[in-house]
Amino acid sequence: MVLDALEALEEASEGMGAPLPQRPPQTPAASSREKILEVAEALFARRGSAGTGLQSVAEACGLGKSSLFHHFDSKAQLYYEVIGRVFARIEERLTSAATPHCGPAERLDRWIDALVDSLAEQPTTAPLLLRALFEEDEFAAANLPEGTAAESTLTRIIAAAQHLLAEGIERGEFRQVSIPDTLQTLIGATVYHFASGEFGEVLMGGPIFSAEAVRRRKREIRSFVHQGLVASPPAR
Amino acid sequence: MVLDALEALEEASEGMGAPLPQRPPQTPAASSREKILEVAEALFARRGSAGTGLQSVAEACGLGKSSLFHHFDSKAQLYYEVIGRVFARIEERLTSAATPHCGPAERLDRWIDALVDSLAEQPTTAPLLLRALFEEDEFAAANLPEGTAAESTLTRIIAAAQHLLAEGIERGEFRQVSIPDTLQTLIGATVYHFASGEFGEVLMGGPIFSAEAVRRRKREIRSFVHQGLVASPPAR
DNA sequence: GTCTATACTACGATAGAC
DNA sequence: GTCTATCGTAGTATAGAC
Repeated sequence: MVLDALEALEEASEGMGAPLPQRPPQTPAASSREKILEVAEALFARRGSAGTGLQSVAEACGLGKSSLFHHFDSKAQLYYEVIGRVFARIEERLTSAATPHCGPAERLDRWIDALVDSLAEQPTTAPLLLRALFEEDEFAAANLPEGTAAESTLTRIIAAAQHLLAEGIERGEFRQVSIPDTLQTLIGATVYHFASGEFGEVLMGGPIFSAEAVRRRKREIRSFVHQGLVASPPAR
Repeated sequence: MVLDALEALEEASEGMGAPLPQRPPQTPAASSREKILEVAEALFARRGSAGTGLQSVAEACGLGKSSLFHHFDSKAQLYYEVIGRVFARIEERLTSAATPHCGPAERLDRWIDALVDSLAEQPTTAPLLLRALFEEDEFAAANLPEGTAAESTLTRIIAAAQHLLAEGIERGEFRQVSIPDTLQTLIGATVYHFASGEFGEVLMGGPIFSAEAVRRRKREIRSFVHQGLVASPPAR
């Protein structure tokens, strides 16, 4: 609904109409199983799990509904396999961009860059992550091995970020902020932004996933982390 | 799913078990119509619109499914009426807390406080707002008068915030940030946080909606806006 | 590995009695 | 204003032919 809501706001949005250069998720889908996962990821990201029927998944794959059950036991398993892939992709980016030899402030910059890159890489990532974070479990995650796998990946990601913040505070490079509050703020600044979809594009007055928009987002978050918004910080 | 994911992280969370002092949304529901709206708001916030069946709404009201259609033409209309109420509540808080005589920096502080208050007032507000922002329209909003009403309320809220940021930059009280990026960051820091539900509570190590947690959240966002995270800002 | 056919449940919505 | 009954569709899932 928010589409139209904000279109009233943007009058000077020349760059808006430009089509997003959104390539398919690298490979052209080898096996049927891969194809299903890709299609389901796209649909789950858009409509959510409850809003996506397996029929629509099957149709988008050029398959019959029943064929899905040859590759996945249930909708819940398919869902958690999709989520698990997403979390793994994020973790891979974050760990491969880690720079243990640097100080906390620089490591945080790298962490934000890597997180933004992982969210910007595919437009499905942020919506799926956001949904997984704030939605109630429609299925009980612990009952499926795919669910617990995704959970533990997320746990590692969060724990590493908390550790980074704690170290920065301890060393005096960061202010003495509340670690969980700060983490929530960083998640909001990154995940929400790239999940905001059409609302975000209208608000931004242009594409969210273009290379330029991603660069600007990194820059803005970084400056916000380093200096806040207000120009003259009061005496600390 | 995220419940269990993070329970592995929090060992020192003594305040966690405390039951939230969550009062019902002030009045004890006069008419049936009001009751339906309240119940639907709670369920839509938890499971989303697609994930909530009208049967569950009716059951929670002590009504039969068909009775809902005496008060609302369709599920879509009920949904947008719920959303419209939520948006109106937020706008009311924001406008009644506006202080036109103050400068942009102080007005922004008040705006953040009012937004946080409106999100903390009822735990349903932030999830519903977040869903409305980032989810695709399951129904076309423009086709229903309730949809367009909600849209225009949101448009006014966003436009006012953009104007506030623009004025702050113009007067030199804010740095020369990207207005839409900053707005997205502020939305993420507020709306996402209070929508993060059980994940947020586990991450925070305690309740999100307690008076103390809300105070801390305001303080943290304010300090982030004023000073960022990093202790010694580099020369500007 | 994909298909047709089918089972069963839930969905949104309508009609009409009370 | 609420109910029962019903419609038509779509939901997840299974069985078995090809």
